[in-house]
Amino acid sequence: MRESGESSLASIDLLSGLSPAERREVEKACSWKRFITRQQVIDRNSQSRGVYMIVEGRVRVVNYALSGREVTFDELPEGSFFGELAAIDGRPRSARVIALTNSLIAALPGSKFLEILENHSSIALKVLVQLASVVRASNERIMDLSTLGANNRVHAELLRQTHENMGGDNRAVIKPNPLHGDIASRVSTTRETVARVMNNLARRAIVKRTKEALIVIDIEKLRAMVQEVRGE
Amino acid sequence: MRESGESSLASIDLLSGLSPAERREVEKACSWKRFITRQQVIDRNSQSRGVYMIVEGRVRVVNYALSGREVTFDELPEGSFFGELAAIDGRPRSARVIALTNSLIAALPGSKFLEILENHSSIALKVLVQLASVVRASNERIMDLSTLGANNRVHAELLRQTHENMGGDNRAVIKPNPLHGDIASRVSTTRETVARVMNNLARRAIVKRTKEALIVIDIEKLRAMVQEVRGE
DNA sequence: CGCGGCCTGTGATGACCGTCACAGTCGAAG
DNA sequence: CTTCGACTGTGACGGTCATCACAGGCCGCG
Repeated sequence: MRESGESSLASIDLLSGLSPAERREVEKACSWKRFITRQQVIDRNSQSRGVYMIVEGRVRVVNYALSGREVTFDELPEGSFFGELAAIDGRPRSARVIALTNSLIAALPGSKFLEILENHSSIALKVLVQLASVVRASNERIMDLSTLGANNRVHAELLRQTHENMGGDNRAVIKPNPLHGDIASRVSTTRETVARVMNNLARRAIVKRTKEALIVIDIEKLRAMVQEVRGE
Repeated sequence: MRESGESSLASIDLLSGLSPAERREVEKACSWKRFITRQQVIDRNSQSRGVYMIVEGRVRVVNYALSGREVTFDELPEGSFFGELAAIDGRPRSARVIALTNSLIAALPGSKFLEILENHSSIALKVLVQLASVVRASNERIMDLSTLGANNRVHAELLRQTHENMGGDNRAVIKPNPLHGDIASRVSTTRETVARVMNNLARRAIVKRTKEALIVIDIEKLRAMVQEVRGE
């Protein structure tokens, strides 16, 4: 745990190209805020333009339909940034962002952010790379939603989580145990469907559930289940 | 129709910040290619890195599941560019691009593109704005797929096309008559469903079909049909 | 003119899965 | 140790829509 009250952007990858002096200048330009779990950082449709950097903590990017249905877009770890869309194009916030844990977040005014982009092409490139990766992820998600059924989307999501926690062999440990509701919101289905799929996988000995973690025993078989429908 | 064989990038908005000399340099760096209708410009997963600029014509960005199901991501008009993702992050092409009409396209090598970004922050900003707009569109599409039924997605798509062809009043003309299959591929449903929805709208006097165009008579009613489910 | 290709229209059928309703488990907090 | 809240498990039910199968309409071309 980092010293509370510290206000260093040293851990923000986006700014790693800056000299210490420049970084200190940015640190001063930021307003620093603490958020508690579940607290909202950005509201969808609001008009602010700041770019936020996560010094401590973790956030989730979501959207809600009036039906109440929640759609999770992404989760961002310590060291990352968000809120760049509004800063870049000046349009309203495209999603809601809430803190998943108690967090310390630095807010850089949009104008300052643009100024930095203008003067540091290496940082502009980092933002470009980040946006490119968001676009690629979105495209994959659109393909999943368009071509896979709900159960296969759960499989696909499990595979993704698997990739992040891989050991080279045919198994992976996902820790801590993911909440069914969270998975559901990431792949646009219901908690119940996720529960049924997980049970099915457990019965077929493709995953194993312990109290602390979810273990994917047979990644290959899981992959096969997705591909047989998705193709390619 | 532009003079065939002309090789000017004057109409490419992306490059409008360049001096005439600089633009001429870029023109020389490009390889110029003509494509006929339906011809493929980029193949998904290929390793090229070039950025393409549409001097004449129109292209469609698509992806196919092995099931044969086609998913349309976007259509790009004359003067726009595409292929920037691979140039920026060096990963394989994320989608297939095919010419919708006979087209003249300039291909700028990825390295040259990056060099331009580095030296012209105004152009880098344009690319950022473009990517931001793609991200916003993708988010909207993901929300549609997650919260709307197939028929409502057709309604929503009609509304979008409506916005592009608006007269200030409560009607809009979409010309030429859109193909049902194309709409289906843009909102991830089937040709048959689109046909049923269109008939329904016609019967309810919300749209009118003529031989040359589709006329949306009552935009407000259409909007209401989408919102009653989507909320907000 | 008639043929073939492309597009649209429409019914029948059934799978998938969202929704509702509850029961069961586990852990934390009083 | 009980109570409460958050999470998971599971059955029943029904709506939505993808799929299949075909019937037309329209147009350009031989």
